[in-house]
Amino acid sequence: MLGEPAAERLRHSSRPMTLPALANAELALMELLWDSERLTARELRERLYPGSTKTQHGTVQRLLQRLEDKGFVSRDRGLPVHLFAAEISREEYGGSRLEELAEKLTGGSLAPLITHLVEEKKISSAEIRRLRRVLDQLGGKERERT
Amino acid sequence: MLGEPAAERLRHSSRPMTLPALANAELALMELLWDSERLTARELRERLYPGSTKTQHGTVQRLLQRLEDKGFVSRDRGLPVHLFAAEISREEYGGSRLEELAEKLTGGSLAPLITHLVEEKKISSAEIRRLRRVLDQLGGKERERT
DNA sequence: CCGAAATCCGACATTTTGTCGTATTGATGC
DNA sequence: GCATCAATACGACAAAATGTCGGATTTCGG
Repeated sequence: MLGEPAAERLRHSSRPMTLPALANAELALMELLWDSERLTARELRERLYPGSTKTQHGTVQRLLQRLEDKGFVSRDRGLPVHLFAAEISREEYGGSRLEELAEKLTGGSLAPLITHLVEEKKISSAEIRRLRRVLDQLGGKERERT
Repeated sequence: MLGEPAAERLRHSSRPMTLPALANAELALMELLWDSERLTARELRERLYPGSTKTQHGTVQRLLQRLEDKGFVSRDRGLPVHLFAAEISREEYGGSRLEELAEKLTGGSLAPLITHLVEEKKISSAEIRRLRRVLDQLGGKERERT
């Protein structure tokens, strides 16, 4: 009944468009796929619902379908029993999440957040070394001036 | 009707317990508070809903109350018109989000995700330099061996 | 005591998730 | 060809989280 609800205007969306966030059950499925390369719905069900009755077959199928719609999972329809595989890697997903976070909060830069974590000692020195190594090896090609 | 739904078992929760994720409208409020130090509900309403009618006053109050419950906002009840201020800083919130992400996805380390972003050129060289500087200055106290 | 403006808070509409259950499809053995 | 069994497709629903209203209540200045 008026112009533009607040939630909308806030949607920092657009641009390269990052991957959508996944909910718990969806992430649980992805976790399994990330570990196993490719699995059948049955295998997924057994891992996801240990003492499973047949009813959760549908649940798993549903989740898989939604993940497929979102582009996170691909299925091989070659056989009657489909084989599912992760289409988006753990790093792609996490990286995307990282980008969106930086985008929304700090103008796209992770530096302010990392700085905070280091200052608050939320990052171990081992992790700091690991990060520095990553930056040196991969991003260090261009000379640092000054 | 059976043991443990999947969504539950998946909850990687626990440990230091990070801050909860905020939704769009809530984040919009925080954004304003992060920029202005302290504001009245009226000021917030005017900024959040430009051509606002009186009805959204309630909306803003509601959002503020929920944020207060979550510990993100504090209110000064001294005056009849309360003054609201962010209790959690932008960096705290973002850092927490970062931690939870790493926790859930990569055993607590951001390195794999940063690596991916660098490899995919999702991080500019300027940002890389910025990050390296952050790590060198703050976390570089201990000698790197080898 | 009145009126204006704020706060408090129940209620709803929507959206997103997680879960079921049923209908349909397909291959297989006989 | 057909019964059978498992898998897939998908509508439906309950629950939870969000965003938004509105009205009841409180408070302050006259």
